[in-house]
Amino acid sequence: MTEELFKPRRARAAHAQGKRATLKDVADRAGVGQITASRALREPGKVSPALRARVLEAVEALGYVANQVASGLASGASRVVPVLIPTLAHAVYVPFLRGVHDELDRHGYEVLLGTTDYLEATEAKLVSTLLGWFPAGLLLAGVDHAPPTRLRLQQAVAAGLPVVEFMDLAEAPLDMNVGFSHPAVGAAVAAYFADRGCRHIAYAGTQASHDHRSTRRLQGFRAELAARGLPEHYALRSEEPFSMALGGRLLAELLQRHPQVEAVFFANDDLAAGAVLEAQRRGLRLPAQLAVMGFNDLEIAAAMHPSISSVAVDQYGMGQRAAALLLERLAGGAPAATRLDTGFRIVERATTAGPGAGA
Amino acid sequence: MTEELFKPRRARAAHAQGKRATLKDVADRAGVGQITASRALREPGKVSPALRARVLEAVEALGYVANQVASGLASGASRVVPVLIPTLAHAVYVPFLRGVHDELDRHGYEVLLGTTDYLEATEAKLVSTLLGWFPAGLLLAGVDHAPPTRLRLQQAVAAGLPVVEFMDLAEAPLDMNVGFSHPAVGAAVAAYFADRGCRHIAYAGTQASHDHRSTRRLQGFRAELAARGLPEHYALRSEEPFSMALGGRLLAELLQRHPQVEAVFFANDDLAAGAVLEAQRRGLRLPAQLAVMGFNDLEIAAAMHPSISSVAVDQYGMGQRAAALLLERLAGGAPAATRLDTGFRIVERATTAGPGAGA
DNA sequence: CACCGCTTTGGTAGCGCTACCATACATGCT
DNA sequence: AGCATGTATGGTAGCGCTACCAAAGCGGTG
Repeated sequence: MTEELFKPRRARAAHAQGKRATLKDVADRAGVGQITASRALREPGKVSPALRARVLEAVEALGYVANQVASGLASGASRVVPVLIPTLAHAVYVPFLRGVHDELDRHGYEVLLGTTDYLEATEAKLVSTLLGWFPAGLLLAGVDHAPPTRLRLQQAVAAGLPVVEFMDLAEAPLDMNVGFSHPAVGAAVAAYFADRGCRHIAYAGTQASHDHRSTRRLQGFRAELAARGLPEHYALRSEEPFSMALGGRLLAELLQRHPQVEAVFFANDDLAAGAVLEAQRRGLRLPAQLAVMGFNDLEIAAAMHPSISSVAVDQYGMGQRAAALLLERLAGGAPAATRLDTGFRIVERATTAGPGAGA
Repeated sequence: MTEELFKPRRARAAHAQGKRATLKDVADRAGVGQITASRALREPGKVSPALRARVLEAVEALGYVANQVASGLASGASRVVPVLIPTLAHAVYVPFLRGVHDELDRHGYEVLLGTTDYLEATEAKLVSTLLGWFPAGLLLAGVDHAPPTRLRLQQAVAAGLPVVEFMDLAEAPLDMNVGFSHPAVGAAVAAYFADRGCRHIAYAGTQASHDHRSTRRLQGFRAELAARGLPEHYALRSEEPFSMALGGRLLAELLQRHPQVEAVFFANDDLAAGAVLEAQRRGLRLPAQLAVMGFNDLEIAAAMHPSISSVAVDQYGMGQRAAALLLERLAGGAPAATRLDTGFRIVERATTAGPGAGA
């Protein structure tokens, strides 16, 4: 009659885990308690060498792989870190992701990838779902979040979840923050052009209503021009997503509206590259008649002919630092800094070379 | 004395989940059984509209978010799909990842990112760990796996885990397979050059011992040359990872060893771009004196001056299809095909334009 | 009006692991 | 020797959810 008690009550979801060895199997084979087997794997120092060896032998023999899900449920913590970036369609976020991944991987954490498409609603949904994974931490692109999302994140932070916002600097970060100042970039580029004698300096970008960082660059840009008494109304922003072709169209429209424009700061290198091609079609001499600056310093900026000046940002390093900050917090210590400015650098190339916008 | 029984026995890991509402809270508030609440969320059709509404109201009011970990443990299945690619350092794998992510995201699955760095040992470790997450499926770059890894994967497949190998075609895939034939690419490029009158046709690549796909392209390349009675020994493969600079060095070495070389097929566009710059430094006319073909058709191939011919592969589509195949299987139906050839296309540009390797 | 089969709802056990506590034993001290 | 102290090991409960089964409700049928 005890037979009844021993027969498995249900067939598992017949998944990959079908017949996998459990920790109990390992413990039985090694002739130790289950908890000792668990310790031998997680805290080797607390188990005598003899037992530890037996456990490891059993693990090897049975091909045991820890069930992360059960572990996560029991401990209320996992080794998964979701990373939310706007999109994979743009090369910019990839080095960042790589930096994060390299650093987390080295420490045994997994990266769960999420893309928001610059939409707050998508971000909100992702944050909800991903919090359901008991993540070890959370990495979020940008510092702008819908109020309900922000509230939920604040609660999570208060409960001890390490969160790093990156790509931008916030006045009041949710928790930790690694990035650079977009207004400062805009101001620096405006100053760069102005210092070279340009007077009619324009900004061209995309996804006006969603890309808050581009908006902030434009703000810094305008403020600097205004401070110098230069016209600051040459700005054109499309709602379309970026592409090289769009860069050409933006330049065409800009020149039609404001033929006097001498220099343009594009929201990214793809746009700038498209604009350079359009300028060449129109027979404009670069930078003599038109100076062009991109943003992000992608490979294409250096590869184009003429090569395109751009603003370089250390995306990979930013990713590494963001992950490192998170790891420090997880390791228990308060991190050295909770707000890191990774800066930027104007890379001067052919499309802006020389004083006076060329010539 | 029953007091004892009710006091919580331990403080949870004080993590993000600290005070989060559980399914039981939702059920209590809605005045239904816990299981009914669960069903209302997962199988709405099986619950009466009235109760469903009450449950949803409670979810809303409490800000309930399902605990994915507990759900995964109880059901033996999760909505996570690990994707293993060689590296994020190369732009090639990103569109693939994007295709996968877009498709899976649309269906409510999460992507867990892993990179192998072309190392079988790393792949083995990742496969082990990731299997511990009760993944819904598995996406693996390449069809070459270390024997123990292969064995473990076969067991998982036998147990019902859907696995898709991509980027390459296998004689005997583990399960499903989406990719294109690398030998066919090599042969097609060899034929392309030969048809244009080249006789001394070389191959240049990197990471000789790790990049099996590059090796197979070389094999197809050589076979085609041999079949045409052309010399097939002009091959140079470095162990270094690819970079533009390395492309230049490879070309220099190749020309030193075999000055008669007229055409080179590079293992990727970055190498080709570096080689083009080196050729320009040497004053070689492209393609008259040297024809160059890249691989992957990255943006840089079109942006360079002269523009570089390349072999285009629909990485994004490959990712989408790989994910779609996996989803079909998960949906229960046997997928239409388990082996999909996504093909390739030679994109002719300035570095190979015209007959006779230029004229 | 009793009976059947269907749908809707709930109880319960357990997924595999880890936190907490208890126990056994070795060590060093008075 | 007798006791406190520390170290190594094990038992047990429970993490939050879902699979299985049982029971209740309900309308239709002969």
